[in-house]
Amino acid sequence: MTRRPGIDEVAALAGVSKSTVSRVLNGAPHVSTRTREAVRRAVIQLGYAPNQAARSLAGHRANAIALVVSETTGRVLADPFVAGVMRGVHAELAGRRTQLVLMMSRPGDVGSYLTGGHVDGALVISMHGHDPLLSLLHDNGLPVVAGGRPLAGGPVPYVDSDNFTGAVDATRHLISLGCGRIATIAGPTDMAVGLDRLSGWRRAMSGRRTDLVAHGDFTAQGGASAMTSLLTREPELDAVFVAADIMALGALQVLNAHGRRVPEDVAVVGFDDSVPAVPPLTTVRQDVERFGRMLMWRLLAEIEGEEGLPPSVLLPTSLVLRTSA
Amino acid sequence: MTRRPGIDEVAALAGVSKSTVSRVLNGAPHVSTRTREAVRRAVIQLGYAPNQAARSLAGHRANAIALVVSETTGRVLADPFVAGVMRGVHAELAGRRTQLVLMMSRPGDVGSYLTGGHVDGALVISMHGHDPLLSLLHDNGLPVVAGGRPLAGGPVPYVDSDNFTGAVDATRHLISLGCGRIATIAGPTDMAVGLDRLSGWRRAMSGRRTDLVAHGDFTAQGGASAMTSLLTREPELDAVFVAADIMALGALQVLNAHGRRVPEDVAVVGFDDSVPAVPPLTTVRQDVERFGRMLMWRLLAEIEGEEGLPPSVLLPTSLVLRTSA
DNA sequence: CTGAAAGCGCTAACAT
DNA sequence: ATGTTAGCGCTTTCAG
Repeated sequence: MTRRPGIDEVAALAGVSKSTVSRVLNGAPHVSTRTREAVRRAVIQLGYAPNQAARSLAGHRANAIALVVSETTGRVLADPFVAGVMRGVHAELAGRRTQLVLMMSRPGDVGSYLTGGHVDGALVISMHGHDPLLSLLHDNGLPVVAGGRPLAGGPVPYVDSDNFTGAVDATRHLISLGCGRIATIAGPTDMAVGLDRLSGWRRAMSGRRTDLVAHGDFTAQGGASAMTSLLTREPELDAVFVAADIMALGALQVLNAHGRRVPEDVAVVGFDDSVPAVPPLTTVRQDVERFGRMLMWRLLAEIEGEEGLPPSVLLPTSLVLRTSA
Repeated sequence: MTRRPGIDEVAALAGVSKSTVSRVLNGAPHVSTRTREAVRRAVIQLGYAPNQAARSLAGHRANAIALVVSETTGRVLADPFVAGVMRGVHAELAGRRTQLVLMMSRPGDVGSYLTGGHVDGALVISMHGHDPLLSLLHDNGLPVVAGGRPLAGGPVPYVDSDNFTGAVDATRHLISLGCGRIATIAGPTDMAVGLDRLSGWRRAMSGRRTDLVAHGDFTAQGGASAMTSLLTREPELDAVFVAADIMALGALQVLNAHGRRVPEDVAVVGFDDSVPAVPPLTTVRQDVERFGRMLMWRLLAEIEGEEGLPPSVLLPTSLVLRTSA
């Protein structure tokens, strides 16, 4: 492999100074079309690719954006969500000379790196509880957007699915089916996504019996335990709104083991549209890829200092009717 | 936010030159304990964090490693695999000042970036077919390790699960159960993981009927189609080895729809241990996190120029007995 | 519209 | 064991 060409070689070949090459590369104005073309040709001919480290150093920009996924989240929250968001985030970045740096944070350790000027902004995905990372970053002036409403509130803009409305729709569907004893397997109480879906269920259930609530941790295992507990408390229940498909899988196993047929004996609605199941799940779909694109779009706008941006964005969900309810 | 301190400030505070600070930071030898301590204190007091761009530029090291996931793979291959591998990769990197840069490659576009000196090495996950990326990187002298055996062969070291043996074990289990008509839903023929699991099935089936093969694309949908085709060709089949749990989910749906009970009428064994199902799947487990750690370990060894490294590593799998077979 | 020159913050010889 | 001196390859004033 031959040494890679530097900007000087390009300049020489194009017969201009390296300043001009730099201008062309960065799309600066005030460059004649002739020179621009000459430089472009030279770049191609030499297969020149600028050195990012040098660019960052000289340009005071990192040309990198961090995607922070809390370590627990990586394990707990349905992986399809994170994977889909990543795809969207990436798609939105396409064409830019910006790297996506992935970080899995144990609480506390990534803060100094991020505020240390190594990235131009950060996307922080679905934090638990009152993680101080968001405010830390924000207070240090780093552009940040949260994926999922931060429980603690605060000034950080966020993108989220409309979990509340999705849950309302799901529950109303159960009601419209004529179900009388509708339970819910909710998510953890330290995540907004868990609380919002529970609130939606409560809203739709107003005027009805709302004590049939069990919490799971967004794992199949958790869904199974919750279902068992629900069945013990109310053997006659005839419907369950499960706040995540992955938990619904566990619930389905338990219902099956207890001889309940789905949907004949118990109707089940999930959330996420992330897993195939037997029977196929009626569920609330969220477009995770779009979620990711929106997230990145919002962050780029933030970084570029656009004015009048909405503090947050709520993405619509839709009910997908299948067999389970 | 106040301007972040540079190495000069640290040097001044510690009463030494910046070279010495650099030495301490990089763990170079020939530094007295006294100075080392003084520098450490100064670093902490100032909250100093070195500028990566400058380090890379001066040190001719990128301090970054790329994790390349082909775009199709991101969508098609069971996400739990990629997510788990990422966790492992990350865990192995913990403590190093090295960033993980995530890239989703459309065939062809990441090559120049990677060979352009922006990363010190690359991990390339589960390529389809004869993707030229691996050899491109390798030929350019970039340390590379493949996650999953590259179909095309070649000199690039790789880490993989022992898919062949896993499939043999799974199939032998089916045979030991007394099943007589054992089919398989294999993976795509353009991925080693698909071929290896199929070979394992064939090996275990030697002397038996081996025409009951249908291919799926590692999606539930694909598994469902394959199962349908199998059932049409041989309504009497009494066992299926499915080369991926996610496809098994689809197969289960179809078996269910056709009135076949699992495991009473048809025994099913999956691969990956990645999804909860009804009934719970007997499956071949691979430790994906370990896979990721091994991958990164191997790449770091490669980068550091260690001698006598094995060209490839095969990680063991284990059969997990549950209800489906 | 273009060129010259001065760094960006660090590492790595080379001295001492 | 530590300090001095050059750059690393760009971007960016500032001239022209």
